[in-house]
Formats: sequence, C-alpha cells, structure tokens
Amino acid sequence: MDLRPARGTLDLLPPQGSRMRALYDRASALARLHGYRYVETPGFEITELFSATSGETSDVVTKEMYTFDDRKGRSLTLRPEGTAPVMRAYLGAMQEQPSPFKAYYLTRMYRYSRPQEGRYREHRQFGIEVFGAEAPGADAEVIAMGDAFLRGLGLTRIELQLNSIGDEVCRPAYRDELVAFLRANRDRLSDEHRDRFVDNPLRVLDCKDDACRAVAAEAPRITDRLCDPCRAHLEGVQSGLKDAGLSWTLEPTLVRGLDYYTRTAFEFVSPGLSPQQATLFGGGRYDGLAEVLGGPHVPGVGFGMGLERVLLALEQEGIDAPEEPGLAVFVVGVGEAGHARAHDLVRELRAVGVAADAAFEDRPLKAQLKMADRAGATYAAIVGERELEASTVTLRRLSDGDQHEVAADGVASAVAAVGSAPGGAPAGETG
RNA sequence: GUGGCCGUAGCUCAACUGGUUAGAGCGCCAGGUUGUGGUCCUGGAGGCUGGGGGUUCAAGUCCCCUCGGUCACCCCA
Repeated sequence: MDLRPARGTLDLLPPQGSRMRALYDRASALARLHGYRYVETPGFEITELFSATSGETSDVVTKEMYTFDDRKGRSLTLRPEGTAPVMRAYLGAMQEQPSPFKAYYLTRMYRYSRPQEGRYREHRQFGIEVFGAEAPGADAEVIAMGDAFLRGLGLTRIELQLNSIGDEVCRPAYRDELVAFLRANRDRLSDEHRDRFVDNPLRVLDCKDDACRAVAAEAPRITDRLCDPCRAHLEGVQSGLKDAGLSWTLEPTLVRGLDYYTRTAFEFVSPGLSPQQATLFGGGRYDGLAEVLGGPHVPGVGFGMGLERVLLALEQEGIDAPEEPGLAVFVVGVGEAGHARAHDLVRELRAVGVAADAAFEDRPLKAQLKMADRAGATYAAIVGERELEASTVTLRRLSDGDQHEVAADGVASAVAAVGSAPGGAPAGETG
C-alpha cells in the first residue's frame, strides 16, 4: 500500500494542521467583523454549473475539472471555484436573504492541473462574496478585507494589482478592436497565440512570451476604452481603496480566466514567491453571473484566497504562522491515587473551559513531564502524595521551570489568569 | 496537458569510476535506583535505496517503464 497522499493533495498533520486551523479562525473572525456570514455549498455540482458560467473555452473547463458520472449517468464535477455555487444557492433562496447578501466560505477546491509547490489539485480557499451591491464601495471593501487579512498575519511584501475589464457595453467593442489589432500583428505573436487569439484575445495581453509582450505593449488598452459608467466605477473603487489606506498599481494587462467577470479585476501577489504561486488571492466583479444562471440581474463582487499559498508567503517572509491555542495544562498524577486524582482534575478543568489533558496510563513522573512537554502544554500540574495530603497541586510553568503550589481548587483560575497560548502567540485573538 | 531536474532511515545528507552485512547528524523510544520535562550521558528501534522490469559474476550506482516531488510553460488560488 502506498501511504503517500494522492497526487497534488496534502496531509496537514500537526503543526501544519494547527496553522491551517488558525487561518480559518482568523478568516472567520475577520468576515464576521465585516458583517459576512458563513455559507457552505456541496463539494460537487452538476457539471453544467461550471461549464456554463466559466465559459466553454476557459482553462478550467477544458482541462482542469474533476468530472465524473454518477451511477445514474449524471455528469458531476468537484467544485473548482466558489462563486458560481454560492450564486446558484443564493438565486434559489434569495427571497429569504437580505440584500446585499454578504457571505464567506472556507473550503476546498479541486482542479486537475500539474501540481508543484503552491499549486495543488486540492487546495483550501477563504472566499467572500457580496451579492446585490453595484456600488464601488463594495469592491473596495472586499479588496480591503483581503488586504487586512494578509497584513494581520504580518505579511508586508504584498502588492495589489488592479484593473477594469469593462462591462457588456464597452467590452465587446474593445474586444473587436483588439482582435483586429492582433490580426494585423499576427505574425509577431507567439506560436501559441497566433491561431488562438480569437477565442480569448485578452489572454494575449497577459502572455509572458517576449514577442507577445511587444505586441501587447502597443495594443489598445481596455482602460482607455471604458464606457463612462465603467470608468466612474473604477474611479470609485480607487477612491475607496485610498480611503482605506491601500496602495495599488493599475495593471491594464490583468485579465480574468472566467467569463463572468465584469469591470473590477484584482490580484494580490507576493513578489517573493515564484510567479506560479505568487497570487495569494484574486477576484473581481461578476455582474453578469446571475443572468447566466437564469436569474435576475444581481451584481456581485468577491475574492478567493489560496490558504496554502498564504502559508507559503509567511514562510517566505520568515514569519511564524499563527497556531490554534494548545493545551493549557497537562496534569501529572504520581502513584495510583495521584493518577486517579489527576483525571478528576482534568475533568474539572475541562468543565470550566481550560484545555487540559493527562496520561491514560500511570507512568513515572519523569515520563509524564516529558509527555506534558511534547503535548505543548503551558503548565504541568503535578499531583503526588504530598499534594494529595495538603490538597494542593504543584503548578509548573514548562517554559522556564518556575513552579509553586496552589490550592487544588484554584488551578483553573491560576492558569486562566495567565492564558494558555503556546508558541508565544497571544491568546484570544480568534474565536 | 508540454518540457527539464530529482527520489537512499521521520528529517538533512553520505556510500571512489557498479564491488562485501547501505552509514552519519538531528529526531524518535527507553534507561541514568525510590518526585521534575526541554540540557547532558548510555542504550535501542527504524531502510525490499519510491515501485516494477532489464543489463551484469555483481546494481543505491547503468537502461526502460511506472508512481511521486520539484522547476519552467499553460493557468491560476
């Protein structure tokens, strides 16, 4: 039996699991702070949901979907992105939901692509969506939230790239103009784009090939062709970002891979990471999505953030990732009576919300202290003959060995007074 | 999906141009006499050299296939 996880997937054992969990906790706290509510949608959907919304020629649909037939022959697909499913669920129940509808999710996405570091077939995403808000302030809030999340972790080397890709009014005209331009410069394009640019002309602007770049540099820019409402919207977004204290660069070549995007497109990149894994989160506005699904006009904006990449970026910047709080007390019972008392004490501590544990077997004091250390406990609480007699507990701080006796019923308050976070992280910053 | 590089204990690596029972450090586990972890000392476990096939008297070392990792494309998160 091959014990390795399937290609492109990850096992998150301690301490990595603890770090991912901490990211979830922080994301939840941040989202709630901004009035977003948690949602979940199924791990798989009818394939059509993604093929219809992402566009038949998109990379996701043409080569990256995990698609399979169930036993009744229905085509299903493991969720490759979060926006379409949330919109689908919302459209089916929008009467009951407030407007704007602000939602967040923490879940896994699946894409069949060749894995490498920072690029997995299954990855975790923190995503937020705002439905029913046309105002640029919504775009700015979404972007500022992503920024706040990353900076809250201590990341500083991050850059926001912003663009507008127009809407159904100005984009078609621009697109025609661009196609005409590319056609005129056809022989200067890379082999790959020479015959393909009609399918997805905006892509050429983003191509890293030198030849394409040269052409792209001369190509008409979408930002020069925006209709008035789109131009006003872009101005509004920038004004909102400015108010939030963010800086950004306008990136006219930034496009989005999915068809339903309109106007705002953005990416946060970590320049220290290789280009393949540099995008920490990306998103934009998708005012056309609801209608593709047969719903009414529902403007929307959101982002998806790759959490494995956030962890990579932290490592790259040499920042310790937060970890979920660990054990506050490991109770060490010496001797048969001590062992029994230790378990009573553990029950009492847990009952009042103090994370406590003890050995299942009665082992030598030394061994149990070692267990306390390995468990990452802040304190060891020792209960031996002496303590039993005096109705006390020896509370030992494991970081420096400082210890003193406290009354047996005072352990919880003694511990709670100091907090219980391991690894030097302040306690209580998440909920 | 395309191309390149790589794959030896849990981790980082060693083993002259193919040549005896594949080693080390760290980590892990157990002890160091009766109540003190993380330091120190001693001992121990742990590898079908990713898997399969081939060449050879002989393969960790060479060849093929396969699985996986990684880098560059593609694209993204």
